[in-house]
Amino acid sequence: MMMEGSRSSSSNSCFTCQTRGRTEWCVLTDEELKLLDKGKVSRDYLPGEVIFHEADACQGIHCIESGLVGVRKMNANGQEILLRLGYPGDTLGYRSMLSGDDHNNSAEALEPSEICFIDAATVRTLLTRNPTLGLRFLNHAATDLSAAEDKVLQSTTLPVRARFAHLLLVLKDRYGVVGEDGAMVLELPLSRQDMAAMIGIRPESMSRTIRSFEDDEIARFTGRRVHVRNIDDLIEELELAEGL
Amino acid sequence: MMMEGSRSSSSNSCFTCQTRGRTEWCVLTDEELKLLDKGKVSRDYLPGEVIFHEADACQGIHCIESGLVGVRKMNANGQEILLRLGYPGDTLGYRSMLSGDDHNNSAEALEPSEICFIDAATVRTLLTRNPTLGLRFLNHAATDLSAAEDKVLQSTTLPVRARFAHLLLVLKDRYGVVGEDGAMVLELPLSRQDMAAMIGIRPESMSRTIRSFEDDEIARFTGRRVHVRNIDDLIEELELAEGL
DNA sequence: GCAACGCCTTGACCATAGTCAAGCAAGGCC
DNA sequence: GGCCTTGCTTGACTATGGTCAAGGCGTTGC
Repeated sequence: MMMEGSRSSSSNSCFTCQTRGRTEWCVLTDEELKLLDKGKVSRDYLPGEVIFHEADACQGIHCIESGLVGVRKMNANGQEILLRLGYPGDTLGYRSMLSGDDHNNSAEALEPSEICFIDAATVRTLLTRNPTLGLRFLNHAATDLSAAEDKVLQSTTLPVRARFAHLLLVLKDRYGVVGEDGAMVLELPLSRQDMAAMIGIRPESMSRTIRSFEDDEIARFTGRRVHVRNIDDLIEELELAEGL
Repeated sequence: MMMEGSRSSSSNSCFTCQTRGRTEWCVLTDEELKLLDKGKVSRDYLPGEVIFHEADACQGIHCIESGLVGVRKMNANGQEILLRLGYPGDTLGYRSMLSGDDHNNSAEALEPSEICFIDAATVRTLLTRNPTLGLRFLNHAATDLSAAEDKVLQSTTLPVRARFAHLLLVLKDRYGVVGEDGAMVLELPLSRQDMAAMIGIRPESMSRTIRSFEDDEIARFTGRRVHVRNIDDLIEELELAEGL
């Protein structure tokens, strides 16, 4: 319904792509890169726009050039979790593509994003041409798998406060500014609902958890800005729950 | 009942390995197979024996020839979950091996098992020699990843009864005998504790869940044998929780 | 034989987080 | 301006599942 997008694919080439160094594609030769460049289509997405839906047939993979993407998964009930955030250089949908399944999660732009689509045929050609590419994807999958298994453990063993503390600590690396005294300011790109979905709870519980952090003077939340009095409090919250 | 073990590695060759067709290794050429055969060491494990621990350095990968293996993960608190079961033909520890990390879960024989160890150097050699092997692992990783993400969703959105019903439905494929009338008998290889760990609950809750299934006449549990009155009840239990 | 251990079960209790319902604030639209 | 919608918060209530403590039962070992 919008079409702010449609900057043509010729305007940004894989050769000049800023994020390529961070992607799987960095192992390609010039010739292979030409193939990739020809096969890809770039497109702009506005916040809230969906890149692909769960159960859609997987036609290829997506590569984030700029912006922020949320990878979601929902059950039949309509309950949703936010599995992970996708940043420039990240690849989306490679899992389904590689195992030949339909998409089993959905991707949605959380910020204005520029995303390349590379069709399945091109990916397959490149994979057979350049074996190193497969190993890069293998690495990626291994990392994602490890993260997913951690998440399973966390969500079954840790209480909500600890999971939230952990989330803030993870987001710190990307969005946090830490001061000398251990204080931190976070400028988050996430709504409360999305934070809730990231730790697998409902919005009401998120609200209450935030409030309990404020009551305990661990942090102050104003809009999407978070002031953490002292990072150690978050770490302590985690370790407490882990029984240390 | 023990020390059947220590059959030497020469006695069973990769060439005659019954399970090879089901493994990643089925794509190897004869010459590569010879390499694998020379590099591997086979060993027998008794129930309870640990194949590798979490945080151990990953020296290579393991391949299950026979038996049953549980892949576990625990948090600092000592709480444990059983991530998945490993069957003949399955590969263990490939994730850590491929991303160069230490093991981030542990593997333990649940039944007497025969397991081959293939050292990292051999794996790497084979991976560079035969690119298809990498793609096979990639596929494996993609499958595991999908399963792990499902598990995250389930453990945060489904109540215990539904998770247990789901577990029984999964175990049905391997251990169940289903009759004409929809009744089913399962002969499980798992203790109550392990079933509890598979759905991320404590043993007490497992006990109570079992009892509630018996009270509702969904199933009868005697030791490790389960009689399910009608499979549809399990499916219904699941769908009910998913809001259908 | 008996003691010790591991596994499972049960009871009583409680805390955590989900549900339902209502209300508020901010932004978009006519 | 008024009217929606959407996102967030709050309250009251409930249910689910965790915790703690005790006891049963079967196996193993001395």
